[in-house]
Amino acid sequence: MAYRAHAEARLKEAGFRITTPRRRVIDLLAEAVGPVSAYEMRDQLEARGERIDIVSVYRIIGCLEQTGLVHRILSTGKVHRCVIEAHEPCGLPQPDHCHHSLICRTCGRIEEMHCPDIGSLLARAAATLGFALESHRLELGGLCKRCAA
Amino acid sequence: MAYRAHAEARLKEAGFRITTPRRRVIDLLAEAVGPVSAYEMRDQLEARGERIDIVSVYRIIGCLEQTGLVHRILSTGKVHRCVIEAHEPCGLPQPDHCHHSLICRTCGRIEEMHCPDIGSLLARAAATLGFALESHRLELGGLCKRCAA
DNA sequence: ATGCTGTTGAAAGTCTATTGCAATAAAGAG
DNA sequence: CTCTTTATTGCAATAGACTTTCAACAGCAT
Ligand SMILES: [Mn+2]
Ligand SMILES: [Mn+2]
Ligand SMILES: [Zn+2]
Ligand SMILES: [Zn+2]
Repeated sequence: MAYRAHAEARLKEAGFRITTPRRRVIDLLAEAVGPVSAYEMRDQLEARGERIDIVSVYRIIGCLEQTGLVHRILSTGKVHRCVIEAHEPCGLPQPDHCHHSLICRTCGRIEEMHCPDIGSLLARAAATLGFALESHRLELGGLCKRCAA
Repeated sequence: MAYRAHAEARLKEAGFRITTPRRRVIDLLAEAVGPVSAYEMRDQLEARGERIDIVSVYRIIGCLEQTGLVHRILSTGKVHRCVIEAHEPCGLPQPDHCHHSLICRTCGRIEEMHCPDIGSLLARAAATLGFALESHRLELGGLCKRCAA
């Protein structure tokens, strides 16, 4: 697993220990197709026979988020449910993180959109109100390629 | 109150009754400087001596949201807390609702940004992935005018 | 191998939001 | 204006997501 090595290196740098539960969560996120909630992570791990407590999942999520290895997005629907997703750097100028999620209203699938232009456009728009932009979170609703057909 | 008249008219159109609790919530939102959470609404109303149950607040929020009179945004911080805000139409082409919130990381104040260009830009960006955009939610973090000085 | 200290798991506790149901009151009819 | 219908409210109980506390455990540096 290339991602696991990468993640472990960054965790070490940040002073975190490499533990079995952390490795399990990391592996799970690396294999996952889309964002996963804390409880989904626990259930999927337990289904594999890898015991983990929900509390630990939350703490590990926090640690991975601190380290910049994952970030959270809001899941489908208006319900306030937190999901997680493996992070791949976006290459924007300064905003520390960029979160561009396309959420299909039919199939519920979530895909990340790569769109560097938006960062600077938003920064300019915010600047006209005297607001110094540092981060942005963007969630788009609509129909995905498959469901639109 | 101009806003109350407007709100009552739209509620009637939608087949809702005009009740005392609804009037109270509407007035509160009209006077509020920024977004307010359900519990904040209840507490502020009770502080005025206007008794209301938290369940009713939630239901009224839902009804106002249906009618298009208010919309919800994610409050300060990563904590999943739901706040509400009076809605002013954004004039974008099609996306049913546009939510552009600037959240100051220091003072916590939230202001809405009016930025029609972003709607079409996002629609084009999403289209390159075959995604048909219908709605967007945008939350910007940084420093507001006063805190940046 | 040993010890220090970060980390885990289990239980209990918060906080937000929802559901069921009886009592209440808004709106239309007469 | 009074009656009748039915949406709406309030209360209590419940659900769901996440946190706190603390004892037991396990990395990892020496
Ligand atoms: Mn990202
Ligand atoms: Mn809006
Ligand atoms: Zn789809
Ligand atoms: Zn500020």
